[in-house]
Amino acid sequence: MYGQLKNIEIFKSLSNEALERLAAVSKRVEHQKGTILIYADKTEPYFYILESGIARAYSDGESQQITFWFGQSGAVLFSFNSYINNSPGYENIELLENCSLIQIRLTDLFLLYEQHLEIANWGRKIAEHELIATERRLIDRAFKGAAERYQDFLDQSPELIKRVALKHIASYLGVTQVTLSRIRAAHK
Amino acid sequence: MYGQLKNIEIFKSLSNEALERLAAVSKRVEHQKGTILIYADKTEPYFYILESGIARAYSDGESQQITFWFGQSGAVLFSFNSYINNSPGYENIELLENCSLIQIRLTDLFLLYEQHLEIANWGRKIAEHELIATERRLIDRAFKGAAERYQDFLDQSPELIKRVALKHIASYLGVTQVTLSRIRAAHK
DNA sequence: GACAGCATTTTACAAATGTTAAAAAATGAT
DNA sequence: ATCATTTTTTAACATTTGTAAAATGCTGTC
Repeated sequence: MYGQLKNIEIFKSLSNEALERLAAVSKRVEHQKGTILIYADKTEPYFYILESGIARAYSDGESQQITFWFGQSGAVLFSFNSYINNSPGYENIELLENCSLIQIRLTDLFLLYEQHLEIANWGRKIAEHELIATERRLIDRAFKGAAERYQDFLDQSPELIKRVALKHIASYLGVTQVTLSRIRAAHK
Repeated sequence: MYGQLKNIEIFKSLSNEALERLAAVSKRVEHQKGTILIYADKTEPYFYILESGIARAYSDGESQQITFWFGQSGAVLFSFNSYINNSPGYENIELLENCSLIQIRLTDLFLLYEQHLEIANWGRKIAEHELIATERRLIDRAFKGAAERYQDFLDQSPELIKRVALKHIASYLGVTQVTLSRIRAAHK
């Protein structure tokens, strides 16, 4: 595993020694498009890093399904509530393409956090990185209209537009699919 | 300082030894109501923990000011971008009452993260805690109407309703003050 | 290539929220 | 207490977005 982790962006800041410790508890897994990797109502025992493919996190409402996260190659992928509170959460994670993932058991990861300073700080930075991205989105919702959020999405994630169904992008942007269609129509 | 930190919730999980290391770089400061503790366009060199009083974080837009965070006693208070990326951010933090705060210089805190396993994991948990709260809010925006978000706020932060201007709560909930007034009127 | 099953767009109408301005209520200072 | 200032509510109207349903477009399979 060591040689494989080395090439993944998120591991690049780590020393060889830390990387070896992580490699020892990592396993590569492959799953098909359409797989629900994580279920909202179960405590998920694994932490994943996406090597290839794309995924989305969503919550089920009464009538709709809301996508609130997309992950591409290099993304970390875990159930927030399982990871942080060791309890079931509110997110499902679905693979939108065939995916290759690095899988680490949470109990192994937590043990490393308690043993290894460098890995503990690596884990801290993962949480901080997700935090700032999430806060950024919350603020954008307040300051930017739906059309501008769509344009930003186009600029920042051109890959995703091609590969993800628009209905998922609509809910990610916080509008209905009808509104997104209107925005796209006005755009041309 | 050691004896003072001991009584603050966020420090309670720490060993005496870790607490002493933190106490050695902590300082208590007091500031008056109305003080802007953190400015959006400056890299903020300190990290704070609120001992008493309340504060809000807000961003300035062209015509409005959007409050996106409230902190009460026990809250950690820092500029996300300064803390995480060492660069100016988008948040101002204003004290809404006279406040007593624990102040720690970021350079001191980062040094402890690199030296002390327990403190590094403590920092990780701080980020994770903020992360899950922020994600929760983003999802609530999608699934709940403004009236329900107001009711949740009443239930979860009854203190804040009494002590914070409604215009700030309106923008925190993602509506205009007019809409919040309508919700409150319908409520009775 | 025709068909079935989805995804996307369009249309018409409804509901929610925003905008502006004025009135009422609350707050603070003298 | 009174006055000035600020906050909150109310009103009227405009705009945005949502809902439901039909029309169109796309994809994969036989």
